[in-house]
Amino acid sequence: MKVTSWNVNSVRTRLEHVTQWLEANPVDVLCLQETKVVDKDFPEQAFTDIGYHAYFYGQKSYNGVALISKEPLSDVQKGFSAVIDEETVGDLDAQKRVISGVLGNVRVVNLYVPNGSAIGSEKYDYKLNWLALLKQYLTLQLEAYPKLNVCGDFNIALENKDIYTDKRRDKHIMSSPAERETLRDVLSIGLSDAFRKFTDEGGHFSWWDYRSGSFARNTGWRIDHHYLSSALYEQAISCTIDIEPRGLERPSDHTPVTVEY
DNA sequence: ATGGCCTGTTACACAGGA
Repeated sequence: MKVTSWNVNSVRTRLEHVTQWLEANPVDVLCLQETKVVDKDFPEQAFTDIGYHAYFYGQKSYNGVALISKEPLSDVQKGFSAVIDEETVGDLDAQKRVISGVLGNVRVVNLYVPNGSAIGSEKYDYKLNWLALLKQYLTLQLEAYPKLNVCGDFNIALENKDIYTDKRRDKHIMSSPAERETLRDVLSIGLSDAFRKFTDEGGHFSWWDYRSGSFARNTGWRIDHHYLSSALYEQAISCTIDIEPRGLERPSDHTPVTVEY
């Protein structure tokens, strides 16, 4: 089974890239982030035309997540409130960042973790609070499904080797100590980085800033991840980053990451 | 140090991204 995570930075703008990539790289589930479209305008037909099912949870202009699958998914859940009571969730479902579905005996959770803007900002606090709720959410998901694949754009690089430079890492959004500690606490429920099962060295990235010719200079970050429960981690046979779509004309700033188990 | 660039909106600059 192959599952891919890809922040496409607008599914409508990137539609040809995504469908052409899928036809060249068939996968069981493609998890999209930053679809940036309300559900009634999601380009579902483009995916059904090439033999895929589409499940989406979007909003106007910002955020939005979707699952694209070869076979129908079961028990598709949208938002934290699918498994956590409304009072605990509060306003953390207002932004559409969580969708999940089941294929076989595997639950795939697709996440678009808040960016956080700047250390100490309101959005930064929101990111940390969102991650704290995510821990509760994933704890419940793991109890129900021992085979859990949690993937998406985490907007966090856990190690300095996941970033092109190790300078001033503790002062930067996506690599500050509080973000890293909070994500590590989420993972402590029993999730491991599939990419690091196969690759130890640094210099592998999934996102390059549009500015300053970052892709050409390879000044990137690895912030898109597949975290697997132990039952699935043991089964994993590969985890790879496909940098090819980042070189296309008008690309997303992220590139697909695929795990196979 | 700063801003670089890209997307969607009802825009004719802005917010948000990372």
